[in-house]
Amino acid sequence: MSMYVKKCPECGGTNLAWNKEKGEISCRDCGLVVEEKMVDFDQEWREVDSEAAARKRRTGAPISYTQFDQGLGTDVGRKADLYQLDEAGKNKFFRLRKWQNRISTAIERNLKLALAELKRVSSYLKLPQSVEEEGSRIYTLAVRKGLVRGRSMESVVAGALYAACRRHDVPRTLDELSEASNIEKKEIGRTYRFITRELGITILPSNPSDYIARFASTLKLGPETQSRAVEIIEEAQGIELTSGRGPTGIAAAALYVAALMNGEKRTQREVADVAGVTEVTIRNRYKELLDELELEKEIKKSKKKRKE
DNA sequence: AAGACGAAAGTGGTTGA
DNA sequence: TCAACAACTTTCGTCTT
Repeated sequence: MSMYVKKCPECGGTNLAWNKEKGEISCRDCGLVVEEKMVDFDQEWREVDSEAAARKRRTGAPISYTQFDQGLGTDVGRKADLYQLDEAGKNKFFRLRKWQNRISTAIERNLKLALAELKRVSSYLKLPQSVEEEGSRIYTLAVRKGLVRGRSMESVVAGALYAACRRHDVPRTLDELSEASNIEKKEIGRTYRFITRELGITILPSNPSDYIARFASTLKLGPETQSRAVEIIEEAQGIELTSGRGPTGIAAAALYVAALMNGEKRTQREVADVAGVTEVTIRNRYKELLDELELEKEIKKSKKKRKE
């Protein structure tokens, strides 16, 4: 595709692997996901920063962003109206045409604005081109079907992007979308469900493994831990430990266990923050994993190993 | 002192009558 | 349409390292 990286920014190696399914480029030398690595640098401070901000926000007055008003501003509309008035006036034909023009230009204008917003959010999240295009497509369909009425343009954009991510197996959490678009998580979920239902887009529940590379990379966990985590998830799926559970929680727990076993321990809180779940959820999944899979021995083994 | 653990109560979404 | 239900969160006290 159009975007691809030649050198790994981490180790400078050129041994890069392009995983089409996941839309990721990973480096075979250092094991890190190159594209995601770049995301991390951006996101790391942003997430910390915005999480702190989000916490403040919960107790204080919401910070208002001018963007909202900009999106709904009407000053652009006048020009078009004036132009139309000059030439109209004479007969009904022109009136009709004017009316029609207005609608189509309204849609066009909305699209232009919305797609710009979509692009902004998408680049903030460093999403692959293919996902951005899919998002645009979904949004365009939604506008044509008049699904934006009664909803803010931004929330539909966020919903469309969220759906696009899921379809391409490059899932982002609702929290991440929420942070990038300044739309409430609830709202995004709502519009996401609404537009996918209305447009008849079917989306399979996302696979926990799809989150591993990204989470692991922002936690700076090595490739062995990553693949161990994926193995754990697969084992868990084999005995139906995963159905009905939130995929991010499972991914987080698997990663937590894998890190323990590889002597790269991270606290539950660290993992929880990255995955956008609580420690409690990690504990619950973690406990289930320990109960059903035979992981205790391995953990103890690696503990012993560490002491030496 | 920080992390891990688990109980209890609350939230929002899904499901089935 | 509403009530029961499961998953997850929040909060908080206690145990462990």
